[in-house]
Amino acid sequence: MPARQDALPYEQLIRTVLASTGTDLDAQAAVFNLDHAAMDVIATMEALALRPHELTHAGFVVLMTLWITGPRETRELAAVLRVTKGAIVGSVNTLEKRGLVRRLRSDIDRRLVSVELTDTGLDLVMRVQKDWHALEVEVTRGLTVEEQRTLASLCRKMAAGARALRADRNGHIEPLNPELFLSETTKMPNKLAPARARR
Amino acid sequence: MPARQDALPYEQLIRTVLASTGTDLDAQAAVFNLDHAAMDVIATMEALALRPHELTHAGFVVLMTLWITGPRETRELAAVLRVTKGAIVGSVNTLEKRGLVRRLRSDIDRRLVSVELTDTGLDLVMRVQKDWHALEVEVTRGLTVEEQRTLASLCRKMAAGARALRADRNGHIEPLNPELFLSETTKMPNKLAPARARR
DNA sequence: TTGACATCGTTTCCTGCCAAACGTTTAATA
DNA sequence: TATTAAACGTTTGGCAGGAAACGATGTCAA
Repeated sequence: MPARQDALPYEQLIRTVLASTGTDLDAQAAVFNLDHAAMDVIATMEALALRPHELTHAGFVVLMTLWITGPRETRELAAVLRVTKGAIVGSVNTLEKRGLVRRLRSDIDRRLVSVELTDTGLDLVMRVQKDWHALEVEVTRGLTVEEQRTLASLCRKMAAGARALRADRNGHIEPLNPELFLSETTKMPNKLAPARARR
Repeated sequence: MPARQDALPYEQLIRTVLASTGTDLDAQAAVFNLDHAAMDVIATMEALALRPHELTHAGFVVLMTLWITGPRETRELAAVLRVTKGAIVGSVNTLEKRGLVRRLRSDIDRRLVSVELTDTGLDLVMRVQKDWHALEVEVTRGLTVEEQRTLASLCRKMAAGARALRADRNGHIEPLNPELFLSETTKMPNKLAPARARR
């Protein structure tokens, strides 16, 4: 597999400069290209698939998550999408004004707000996903199926490396495991993380 | 190479839902994981390596570009970093207030503003790059060198796919090829894109 | 039962980014 | 030479995200 032959001039220049600083060029190239490729791909797909529907990427991923997993609470959306609760509130506000999602205050625990798709929202997200997926296919056209699977697998390893790094440096467990919620079919407020004796 | 065995529960749920909609799950997984991995990696590295230096990722990439390529004009920075000129102005303003970069109005073409590192900026970016690179090594620790090279190569293919898609849909050439500038050692204002007969 | 504490969603402030519009400067045309 | 078009950097307005603080609600131990 060719490694450096396909590097663009900018990247080659980086390699030249950093080579004299004791840099691990393979690690550097992995992170650099991962970042740049994601920027390029997402920005392009957002412009071509989402803008015609007057949706931002932030709004789209919220709608997609609600479609895939069903109604979710604010904290769950924040954990799954890896942003803060405040960001979710902003996105949900925008989507709610357009009538795409609906807020539901829990009767069991009145602190909780559940967000769910409206019929309009479900209709929209299914149509937008078709456009989005058409671009997913086009943008990966240069890769064989085997390469696509390899890329996905290596990206998962990188993400796992980042998670391990956070856990290591922060010295504590992730505040909320985003994967935890998604196996739950029904809500169990305040039972997901039973309180323990403190102090 | 395992492809789907390492997918996390959230992704597996996506696959289940989308399988009934005629989705190319390999293309979907490639884009999905590329996006999520980049978010995870960059956010983690930014928090651990940049925040201690009171730098944002946006500011850091500007400093890095100026270090690697030498002084650059606003339009060049925008093209290389794939953001708008306005975004560059904002980042440069912030960096200028801290005395890390300096603006230079061209005498040849007074529309042009060149941005260059100050001594303080050069000193900072070299120190920050060490911290940044240490995390690049750590975050890629889970991959063999061969896997790192494969990942970089596949990411380049994805980025190329995105560029081809933009060129295809927009029906026109990229307004400014970011790679063009980097082989230029000296500035040639207004000679890069000679005007043509109009109307 | 009550008081201390935890957690929820929300709000506010700040920063970064994009898109559009603007004034200035340069280049091309008549 | 005068006019017109194009390209430059900047400004403005709006959206999205992070961090911190808030009130409301739930939990636990004394």
